[in-house]
Amino acid sequence: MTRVLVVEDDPGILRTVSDNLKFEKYDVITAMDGETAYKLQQSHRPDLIVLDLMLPRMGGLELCRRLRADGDQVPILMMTARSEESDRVLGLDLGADDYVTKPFSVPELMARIRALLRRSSSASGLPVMLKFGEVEVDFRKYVARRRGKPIEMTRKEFDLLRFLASREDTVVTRDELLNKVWGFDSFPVTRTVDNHVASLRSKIEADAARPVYIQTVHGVGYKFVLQQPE
Amino acid sequence: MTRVLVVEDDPGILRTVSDNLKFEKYDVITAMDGETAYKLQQSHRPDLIVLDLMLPRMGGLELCRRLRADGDQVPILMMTARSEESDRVLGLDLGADDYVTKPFSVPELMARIRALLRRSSSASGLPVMLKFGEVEVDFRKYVARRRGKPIEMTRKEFDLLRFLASREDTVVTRDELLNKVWGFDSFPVTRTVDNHVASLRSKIEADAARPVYIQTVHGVGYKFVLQQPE
DNA sequence: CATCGATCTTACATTTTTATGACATCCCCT
DNA sequence: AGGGGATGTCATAAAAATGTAAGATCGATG
Repeated sequence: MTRVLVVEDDPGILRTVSDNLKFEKYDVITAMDGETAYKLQQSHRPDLIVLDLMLPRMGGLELCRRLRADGDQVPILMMTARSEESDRVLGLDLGADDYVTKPFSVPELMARIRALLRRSSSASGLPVMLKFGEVEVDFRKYVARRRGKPIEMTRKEFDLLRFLASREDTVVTRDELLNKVWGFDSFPVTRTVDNHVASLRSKIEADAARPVYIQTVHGVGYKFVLQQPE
Repeated sequence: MTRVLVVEDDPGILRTVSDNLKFEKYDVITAMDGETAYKLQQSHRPDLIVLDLMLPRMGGLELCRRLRADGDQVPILMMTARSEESDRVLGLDLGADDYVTKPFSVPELMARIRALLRRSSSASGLPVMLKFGEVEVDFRKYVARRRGKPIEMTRKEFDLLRFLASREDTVVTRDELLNKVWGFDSFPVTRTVDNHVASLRSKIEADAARPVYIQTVHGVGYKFVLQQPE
């Protein structure tokens, strides 16, 4: 079920939006200030955030900035008043994906939400299948093979590989990996990531000492590369 | 399209500046006095204001003060004559973001405008990508190339280059670099900066002994220059 | 409640990066 | 032109980050 986080301090609008979302069979969670929203985002990992820009505690723009700084790619739909035009522009720069202007029509809001979800699930979502070198991975069946021969991989290794692959070519920090792959409630040491990377490498790389697909970027993190630069 | 408001009472300079901005694909609007500028600001909401300090009707300083009093955060670039140094200082106090001294070079003006827009639009002001000469740097991938050939750069070098580039055309002191690139809690000797600059130069400059992009400003610090003055 | 596999932690080895100081060179001022 | 401070260059020591392996812990399962 698709989960949507609605962040809005006006109880009336909050009610309207969430009722309509529930009617459309979304799983709705709500927050009335930025701090709470940030925590809910970490703990419940919604598929989309509907965000009012004017909020107590932590403003919408700040929340937006913070999520993107974490490397969080969750689609964000801003709700702004007509007078907050400059905030809207700034919001888009800070990584929001779309906006509606208050007062908005409910059908319009729903249409935009559908559009954003469609965009995110296909374009920036996690891969379902992955091929590189002699290795082939199916993330739905949790099956991996090298030259047709099955590779024993653990759940965490699948998740880790999948997330790294979804960010192909860009460096991901250990902290971000802990957030995204491990989740909110368990906080292992960052060195744990290194160990999982090591064991993943031993399974998918031809030579684990000279990794080709999962590269270390010293001082920053790891990155998955498919296409080798000539 | 990025909109720039140019406020200048000298028709010659006004013409020069706006023509160059238009050539760079900015949407340009102009005013020749402070009153008009203030109204245009309200009605057209430009992304940046280029402001001459000496103006009829309402002076540049007064305009500056009034905008900030309105809570307007639009970036303001002042143009001042060399003799108006006290005004320049006052202008920065009143909320202007940067200045150029008349007579100024057009590339310098353009560089500062770019830098200001970048700083105001993206949260951190740090560039995500950089191209100069034969070198291309991607700060998300942590990859640098010269004519397509990878350059091995350390994290500090990436960070240093990135920060210098974010302040394009303006001199940055060693102390500021230590603060911003190294962090406020660790304090190596300022000479350490020189060493990192040197090694960065050896990697990105065609001739490290005659640096073009990272220039030394004797007795002050370093500055990154993208556009070479003709 | 014992067992097994997965996961996490810790410790140690190795690699890479960073900081420092000595010396050479340059620049600006007189 | 000469002197003093600032900067460039280089080698090396120190620190930090990463790789690796072994053991501890957790949790599901029979």
